[in-house]
Amino acid sequence: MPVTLKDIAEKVGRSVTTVSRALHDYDDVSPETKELVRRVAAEMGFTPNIMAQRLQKRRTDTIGFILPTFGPRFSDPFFSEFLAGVGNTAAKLGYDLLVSTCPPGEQELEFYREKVQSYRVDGFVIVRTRRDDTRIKYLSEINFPFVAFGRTENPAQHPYVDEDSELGMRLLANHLVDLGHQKIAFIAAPDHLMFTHYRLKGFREGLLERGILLDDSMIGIGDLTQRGGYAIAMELLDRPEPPTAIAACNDLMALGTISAAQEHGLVVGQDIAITGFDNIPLAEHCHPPLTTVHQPIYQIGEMVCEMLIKRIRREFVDEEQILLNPSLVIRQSCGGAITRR
Amino acid sequence: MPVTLKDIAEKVGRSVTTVSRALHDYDDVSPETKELVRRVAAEMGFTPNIMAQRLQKRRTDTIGFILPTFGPRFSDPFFSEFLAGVGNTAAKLGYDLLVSTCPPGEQELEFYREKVQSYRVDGFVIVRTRRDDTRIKYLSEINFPFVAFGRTENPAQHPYVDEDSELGMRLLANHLVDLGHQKIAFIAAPDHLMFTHYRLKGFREGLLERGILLDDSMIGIGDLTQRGGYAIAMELLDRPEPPTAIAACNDLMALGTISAAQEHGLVVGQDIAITGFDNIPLAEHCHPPLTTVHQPIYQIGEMVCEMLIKRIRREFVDEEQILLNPSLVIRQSCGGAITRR
DNA sequence: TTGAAAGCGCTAACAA
DNA sequence: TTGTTAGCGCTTTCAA
Repeated sequence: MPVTLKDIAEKVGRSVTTVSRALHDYDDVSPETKELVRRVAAEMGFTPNIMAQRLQKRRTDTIGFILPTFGPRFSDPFFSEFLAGVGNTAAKLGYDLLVSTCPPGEQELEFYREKVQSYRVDGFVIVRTRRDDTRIKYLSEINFPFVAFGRTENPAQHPYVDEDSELGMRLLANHLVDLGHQKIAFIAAPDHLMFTHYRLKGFREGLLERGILLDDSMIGIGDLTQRGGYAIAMELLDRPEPPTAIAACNDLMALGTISAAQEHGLVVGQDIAITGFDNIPLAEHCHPPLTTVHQPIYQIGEMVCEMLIKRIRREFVDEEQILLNPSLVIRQSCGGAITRR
Repeated sequence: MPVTLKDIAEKVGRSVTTVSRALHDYDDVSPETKELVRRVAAEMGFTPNIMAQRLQKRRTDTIGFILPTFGPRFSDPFFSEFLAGVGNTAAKLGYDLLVSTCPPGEQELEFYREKVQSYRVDGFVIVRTRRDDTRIKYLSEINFPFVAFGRTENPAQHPYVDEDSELGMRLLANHLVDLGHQKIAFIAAPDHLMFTHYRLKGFREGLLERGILLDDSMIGIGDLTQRGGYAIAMELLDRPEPPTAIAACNDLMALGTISAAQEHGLVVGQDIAITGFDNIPLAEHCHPPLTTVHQPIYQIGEMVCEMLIKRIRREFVDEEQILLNPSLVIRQSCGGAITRR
């Protein structure tokens, strides 16, 4: 039997209205009444009924986060870290976080639409943006608050936080060439994902800056998992002229690549250079430690969430499109300069 | 401007009640009216206001999941996989999933209490149970629905799904001794976590069954992260008489242990045996692949969620305490039989 | 400084 | 088969 405003009102002999106002510290309530109401409320263990508040206020104080998962064996550390950043910030600012999962595809938009129309959330966090992103298109059209981790190619501007991974990859490509590599492979992911697009682009440009043309046959398309990276790396290394360096467009695939190389009897960082992107915790502790590009995923989660809540509250947001500078993390997996094999 | 029942009612010239009933397919509404109401509702793009429904029904159709995180750099693959299992099942059964994060400690219970009292969720999913678990104690006391992944030592019975990791570890210990190991170390985690407790217990028993006493000085206490496993393994391997086998109580720490061993110039699976627990996706693809005990984390997520929703709905649950049988996954990290080093 | 009344959008008991 | 009425718990005019 939950305690309601009415219960308190009866107890203190005041109206529900007064109790409500006292609890909200309105200044047209006498100090004595306030004091009394508060004490009794505390004694009775009153907590406001959120649903009633929400119905009345017509907002939910909830933000939505729909994980674009594939398959059940889903365990990208990227997501948990990002989720923690978003979740903690949401809680700090008094918002609930509604999480669900939906594979990209037909029904995805239906998921969003349903949450919007039934007043389930006040805004969305979007991750893994795509070059042509229907989620963003839809939310922009209906003018529903959202902030994305990542950019898109949709013409309309939208708020986002992103890392300049094109630059990150360019630096990485430079670095590999500077170490003496010529036969270089790249493990990409489906090109419709914006971040892969940027990373491949940056990598290509980075090589070009050093006079090397990225051979299309040296580009594999992975699925961002370790297993995927492994499979592609195996194929690359089985070729008559295998690469001396493999850059994967995320850490997980780079880890798979390390396994593949080791299975080929190669000493990673010596016989072959391998790099990733993200700098997940694992990257530091694998063997050899992985050269990669750092992304402050937790902080990006915080920023995205904070920006979203500001938009929901129609507060001023000084920067709606934040592009972070990447930083290279050079570890042993790419070794020192190589002498031609 | 959202469409409400009232709007539809006006349009079709019926009362709000009738519209509501038509939409819910009550059988005291004429087929014609039903047909009409439904068509108009669809045309107008009606979606019921969830908050109103929830206020009226006095339930939230939402389940809560509070991640017991430590620190920002939180990326245990365990959680994302479990989350996916819970999330998908919840969605399938028409429930929202409210996720938040809170480090174990003082304020944790406050978190739960607040969500309970303000009617935010209908039930909780609990993970990482502790020997003496205040969350479970609290929820049991107030008789609030929850299902735990893991058991506790609290005297009161509660519903859970768990894997018999004591048995799993016993089998693993047997296996290691059968391979010829004598100097065996164990990397545990804080003993107040129920699962570590079971795993250490099982390991100890498993050795004993083969006539080996687990030396207390050979037990390290880690923090379940890769980095933690690494640090402890380094210390173990630096000793004058290092172990020939190290069992970690989860995969992440085992991965750290592999790194440590490799840094000591040991060939894992040959010079030293290393085992984990969980069988996270990474375990299969590290180098060498990790011997471990499988836990069907995604499926456990599904089961826990399903059981919870049944309890919330007061449906019959045939088994309230499910203990799954573990299965050993033998891979290369523990090698074949060793000859004494 | 306080209270009465209305209403957020929906469901349900009861009456017609 | 349909409508009237009441109410979920809260906030917010407006009047006293």
